[in-house]
Amino acid sequence: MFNKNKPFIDKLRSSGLRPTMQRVKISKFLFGRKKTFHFTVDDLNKLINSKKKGKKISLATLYNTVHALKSAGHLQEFSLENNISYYDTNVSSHHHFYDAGKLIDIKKKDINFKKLPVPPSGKRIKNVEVVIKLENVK
Amino acid sequence: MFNKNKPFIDKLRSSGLRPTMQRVKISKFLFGRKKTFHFTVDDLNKLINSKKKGKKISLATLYNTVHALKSAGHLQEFSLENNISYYDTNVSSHHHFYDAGKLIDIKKKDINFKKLPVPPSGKRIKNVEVVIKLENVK
DNA sequence: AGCTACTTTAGAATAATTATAAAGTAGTTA
DNA sequence: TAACTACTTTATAATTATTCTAAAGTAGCT
Repeated sequence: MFNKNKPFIDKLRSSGLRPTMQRVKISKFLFGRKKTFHFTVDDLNKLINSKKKGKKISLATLYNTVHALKSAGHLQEFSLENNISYYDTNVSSHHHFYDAGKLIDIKKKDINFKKLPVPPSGKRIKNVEVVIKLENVK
Repeated sequence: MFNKNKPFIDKLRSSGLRPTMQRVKISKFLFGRKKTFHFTVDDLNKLINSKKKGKKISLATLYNTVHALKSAGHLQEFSLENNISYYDTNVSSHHHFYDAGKLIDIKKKDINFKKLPVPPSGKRIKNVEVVIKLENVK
């Protein structure tokens, strides 16, 4: 019999994470969508626990799971000017537009450098992150 | 008679900020140096209030003053992966290397783009921030 | 069916930051 | 100079995001 949760269970298992009810539900919510998703733990809490019915997932578990998924390489974390952690389900190298607290992905190929600085000696570039802040025209 | 504090008092006055003892002391500390300075409010607190003698500046005042200086355009704020606000005395457009919690300025001219994405309609680019994360070679 | 290590959870703890409100001070005006 | 008023500083409490703790629950063996 076909199980809708199989891909998420597999994803968790292959990362050494036990597929608990909570983790499967969170994974389905995060990864079972077409477009990449940007969120904070607070967003996730509101979205996952908004339904009147059904058991709620505790905030501690949301933090635990998000951290576990990040460590497993399924989420990318970054921080913007408001000192909150944002997570992105798109873990490939890419960049962002940032406007009024919201993020929009920019494909890596849409930004190219003509010139990059040489890192200090003994160091090398781990990654390059570009954030393009937007404002309203006029 | 020559007053060492005059430039800082002028800087504050010209931004509509009363040159109080605390603000002058903080301004002198931040802006009276050759190289640009990167710090957190916690850093500032430790550095400004480390002397055994002399009156200490309260943490609330450090926050107030840093915010006022930021609003006046004398400091640039940004946030990195640890959800703490960092401030930079270099307010001209430029970029950063980030390594082990420390920042190094990159001159604007040392990064050039061959290609930048088109912003969504109704929006325009306010600024572009590049952070190059470093790691140790080998 | 029972064991054991891993998970979840409520709640306490922590850390950075902001808010409150009383005492102090700069700049003005008389 | 004295008095006034709006702006500042400060100790303290409050808030917010996050992490920690330890007890109860569960997955995956055996």
